[in-house]
Amino acid sequence: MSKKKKQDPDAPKTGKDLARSPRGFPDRREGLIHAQAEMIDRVTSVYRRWGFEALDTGAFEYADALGKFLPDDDRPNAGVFSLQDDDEQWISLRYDLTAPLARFAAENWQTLPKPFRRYASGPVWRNEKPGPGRFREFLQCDADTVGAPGPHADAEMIAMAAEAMRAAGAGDSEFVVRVNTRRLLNAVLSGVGASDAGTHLTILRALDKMDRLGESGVADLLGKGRMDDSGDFTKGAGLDPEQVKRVLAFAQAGRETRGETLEALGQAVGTGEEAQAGLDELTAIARALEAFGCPEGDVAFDPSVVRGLEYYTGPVFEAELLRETLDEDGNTVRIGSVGGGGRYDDLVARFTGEKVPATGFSVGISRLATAFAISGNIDALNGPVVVLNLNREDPSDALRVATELRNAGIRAEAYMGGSGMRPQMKYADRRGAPVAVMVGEDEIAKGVVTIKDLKEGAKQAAAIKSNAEYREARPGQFEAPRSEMIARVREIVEAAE
RNA sequence: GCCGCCUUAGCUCAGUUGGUUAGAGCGCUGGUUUGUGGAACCAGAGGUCCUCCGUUCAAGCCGGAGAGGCGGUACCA
Repeated sequence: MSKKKKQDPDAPKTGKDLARSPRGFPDRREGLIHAQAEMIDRVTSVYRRWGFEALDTGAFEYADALGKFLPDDDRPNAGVFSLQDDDEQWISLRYDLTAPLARFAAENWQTLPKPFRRYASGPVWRNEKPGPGRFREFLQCDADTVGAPGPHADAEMIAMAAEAMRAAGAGDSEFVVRVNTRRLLNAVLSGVGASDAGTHLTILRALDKMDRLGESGVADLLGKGRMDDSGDFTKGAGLDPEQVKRVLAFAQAGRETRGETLEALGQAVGTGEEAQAGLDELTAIARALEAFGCPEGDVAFDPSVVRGLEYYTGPVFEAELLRETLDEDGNTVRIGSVGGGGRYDDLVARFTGEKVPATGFSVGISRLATAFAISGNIDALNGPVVVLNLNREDPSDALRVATELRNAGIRAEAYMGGSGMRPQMKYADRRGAPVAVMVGEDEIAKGVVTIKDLKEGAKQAAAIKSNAEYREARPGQFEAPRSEMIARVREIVEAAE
């Protein structure tokens, strides 16, 4: 057979293609996949227990259904991934699960039970610069209630968010759900006499950075502006020192307990109509959280929480992982917010014209899983039992043994490579196999199998000093009659789990 | 998007004033032993020195442009 190269005019002219994935689209392997699936499972079971029903929508939506991005200019892919369908209409990959829900609710409003309560999980896509724990394709797990106007519906989301965080694996004082309301933020904005929308945005964005930049950084952003470490300058809101002080006093009104924070906020925010509405809203949420039995430590009122700027209309909340995460070099990695939500009363109205109050919460599964992976909280999984193939002319014995194990419900494979015994043991080791099973001529003649407990073997090997001795010792290894193989292997596999 | 730093083997890095065939350690693959995972011994594979253009008799090294990576910042519906 002669190797004939196909002439492909589109192929690169020289050598190999680069084996690489686009940034922000990481490969996910066994450990992470399993951890994420488990996390989704736990979070959705919380949502189900609170009475939410499942809904899946497709990856693509019409671009205009997703909101303000109408990709009619030169950059149709700013923020979202968009492409033109056969019929020339622009479609976009969903960037969250809320906008598709709003579309679905509007489309099916007549027939839905109202309020409509659904959960959803799946990948979403954002065309942004990735960072640690930040991807261009990532998993979210949401719950929303559409058609519920009262603050107790928001409180339900908040309490459920805390429960979801716990279910996902965050323990006591390893996370906090921070809660605020847009009404108080609006009250502060009008309190300092900021009138134009641009200044509003700048002030809100500055507040949002409270936890990261601290008081002085935020003060700079509220005033003249701030110079960052790289020498880049961010223009400030241009407030005078007195106004800056007022805004900061509000932003720092957070206290130990929700009750104390409410009091401090009452002082900081003044007596306007909007301020009172905001305080009433938080007070109602506090009362409902009480009724839900939500632990004081899980949920805090924090006036510096802002969240995204467009569609939230009332309470906003954010789940933050407090546990310190260190990367392999020992540097602190800032994962930040791992979930968020709020009230969005105008989102469905975009389709129906009718105002439909809605509130929801989203857990960032990818981010949470990244945080857990970085801090070493994802356990290595056990691999399959590996049956070594010791007879290269005829692998039948190995195949038969593997089949026997599988039929007994044990995850097992026969070695399929072409290498000798040593590489086969290395393979079993690398697969994380709890057990290697050997059936060679000797064993067949004696009617036995040799079983090696790889975890036990590794343990014993640690005490062995010389290579020769190691080879002699065959740690963790024993013979068993063929008839007892399944029982003995199962014993070890179960102990390893 | 803006600012800064970086780019030689899978990884961590050497590479002299520009001068034969670009190296090491670790890792990987295998063999020694068609029967043993590590830290023994032996061997092997693996490089468009990020790319292109320029300077030069000669470029991993010098100049320019671009790409990619990392960090910060902005944005995050």
